[in-house]
Amino acid sequence: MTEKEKHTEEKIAEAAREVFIEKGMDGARMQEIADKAGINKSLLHYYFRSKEKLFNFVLSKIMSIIGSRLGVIMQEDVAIIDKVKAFVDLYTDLLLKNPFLPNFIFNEITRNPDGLIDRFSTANIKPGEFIKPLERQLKKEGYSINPHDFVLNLLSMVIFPVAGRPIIQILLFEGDSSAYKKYIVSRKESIVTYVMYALEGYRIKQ
Amino acid sequence: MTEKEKHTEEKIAEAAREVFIEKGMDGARMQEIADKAGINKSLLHYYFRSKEKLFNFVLSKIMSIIGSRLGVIMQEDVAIIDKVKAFVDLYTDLLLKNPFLPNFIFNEITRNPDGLIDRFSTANIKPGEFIKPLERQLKKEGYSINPHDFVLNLLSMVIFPVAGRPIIQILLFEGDSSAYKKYIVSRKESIVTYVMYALEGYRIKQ
DNA sequence: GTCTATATGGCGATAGAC
DNA sequence: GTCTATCGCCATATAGAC
Repeated sequence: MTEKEKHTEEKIAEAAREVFIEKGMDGARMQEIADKAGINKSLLHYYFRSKEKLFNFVLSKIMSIIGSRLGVIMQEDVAIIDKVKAFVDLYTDLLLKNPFLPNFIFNEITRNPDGLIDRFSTANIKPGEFIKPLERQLKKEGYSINPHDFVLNLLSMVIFPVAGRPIIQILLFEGDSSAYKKYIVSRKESIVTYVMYALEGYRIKQ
Repeated sequence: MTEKEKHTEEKIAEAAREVFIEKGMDGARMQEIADKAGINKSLLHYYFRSKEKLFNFVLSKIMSIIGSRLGVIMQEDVAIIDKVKAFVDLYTDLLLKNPFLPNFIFNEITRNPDGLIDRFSTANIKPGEFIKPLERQLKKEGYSINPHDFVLNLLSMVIFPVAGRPIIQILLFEGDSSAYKKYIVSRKESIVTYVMYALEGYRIKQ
């Protein structure tokens, strides 16, 4: 029964995704994944030969989803500040729903960067391909900023405050969870404003 | 011999620091720490009763060092943009020397945030204490920006590009390590410029 | 395909000699 | 304080019945 296979495989993948993201490769336990998927531990090995293979499957899938979303936004034919706005909105929501995600990705990739290039190609992400169109657009709209700076500063301001939630929540909000969340949502606007103001400084005088 | 004790204890702490930062709590092996310290595995347990205690010792010490550096900068009596410059310089260098650091801190704290408040007090960091002076200074210099935004955006832009090195190095520099490093150093200036331009937008018109 | 039972290895921790 | 030897546990992985 291919139907049933598909069902079980998906349940495993979903459970594995949750556990791996929360606990990391080393911290995750096959038993916990099996429990969460409502199946037996040895079935994991039946579907995915080893923990490592299961992990790679999960990580590649996640990166693929994230990458494709980014691609869609960058290719739209709108002003740069509207791309910024779309990006901030989309990723803030994504990160609020998956607070462990950035840490997980960074962590696992940092500790095992060897397979990264393969992962990108598996996930259909072409490094460097989006930077040149961005550079053209910035120039066309009259901003002399280095596109690398532009991209990284934006990514940083969106991702970092969510990735570092526990620290930031205590350091800036005395541990108040709802105050933190409210603030992160408010950043959807304030980041766009901040970027807009910064861009003003880079405007080429005519 | 207290001299010898100190010596061994420090060797252990140093080795543990390196291994924990690189591998994380779960990934680290007591054997590897012992090897790196040039001693026997059971000596680890003689000095620090368990892996967990050793880990806590290491993490608290790291946070203490980082926190105190930040405190010094914030308290200096200079213009806000000069504080930004000092912060960017100091932490860029620190992070280039310890690229695994931010990931390590985020990761371990995210996965076990319970002891964080204790850790801050052990490390002599007083959450929230630096935000009010900063708010006053921003207002005094005529900038109407939310101090939380100001701090977080700065932290983000400094830390994120180093924390996410493997991804960024491939995504933006086609894996070229020296191009990446050169770029990170160049950010010492470009971040300050970016912040300065952004602040201009927040200047209260007189 | 799915289960139970078990093999296999590795790791943290301890005992005990020196 | 430092070592060798070893315990006991737990996690991944496999064998084999159904």
